[in-house]
Amino acid sequence: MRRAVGAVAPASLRPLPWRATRDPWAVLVSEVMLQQTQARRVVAPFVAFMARFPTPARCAEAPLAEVVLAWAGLGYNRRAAHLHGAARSIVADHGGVVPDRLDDLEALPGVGSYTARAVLAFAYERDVAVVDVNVARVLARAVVGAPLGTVAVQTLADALVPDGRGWRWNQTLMEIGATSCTGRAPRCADCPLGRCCAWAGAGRPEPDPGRPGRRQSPFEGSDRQGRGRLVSALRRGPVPAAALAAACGWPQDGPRAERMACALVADGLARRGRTGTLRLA
DNA sequence: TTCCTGTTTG
DNA sequence: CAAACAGGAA
Repeated sequence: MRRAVGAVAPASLRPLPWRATRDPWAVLVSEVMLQQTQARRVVAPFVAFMARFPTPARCAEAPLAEVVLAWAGLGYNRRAAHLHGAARSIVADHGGVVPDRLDDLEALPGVGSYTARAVLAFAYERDVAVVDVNVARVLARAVVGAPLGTVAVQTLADALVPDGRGWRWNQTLMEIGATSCTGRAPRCADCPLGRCCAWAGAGRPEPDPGRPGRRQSPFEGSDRQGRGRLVSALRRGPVPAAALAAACGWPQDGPRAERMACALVADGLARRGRTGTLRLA
């Protein structure tokens, strides 16, 4: 079932196994794996996974445990479960064929905008833009010289895909983002874009448009920071009720610390003693 | 918007 | 070693 169209990867692209196939199932599997791990680490598990589950049907008929087993070394086992669910949906709802429409793909568990477009571009060779954070960064630096919102990036990226050469275009953009145009410490000297890049051409002025403007979530003072501190304290031993606020790092905010304690209990991570002392469950 | 989660990195 | 990362889900 696997076709080997274009089995030889173009010279400027690293010869990764998923670049030597247009089998949509193989592409889907590789993209889900690549969501969480760098290409180098994905190669071996990908080859083994495809040998064990060469089609959606073979994956769907296997128990989830087998799929998780084949996922060893990749982490994020929840995504293995999503892929298994996707395989079952492909068999149940699409005759065992990976769908080739954006909305059908996005309806599969674990498949969002990025992965859906990757399947369309890399398996079905459709001229859609595949936008991950790396591509967004390359476009922000090279084309615009300014940060771009999610919608603006997708619109721009779609407009740039050259007719009939979407596969190569998308692969190349992602390759540049992974090798030269990295998030931190971009290696402009080695970049094939050279002086075509708006940002490099302007002398790499600050702020770097490729650096995400919005931090992940302000960690300082967040619930997560307090929760982390509280769990750390609990690892060292039980925390009396009177010490909760200090343990969270909010000595002046007892109610907030109390909410964190309740959250930990609700999550099954901790339990309260008779006097309100909190300890690990 | 926020959370998830193993790996990478500064 | 804490924090950033990265798509997807809730």
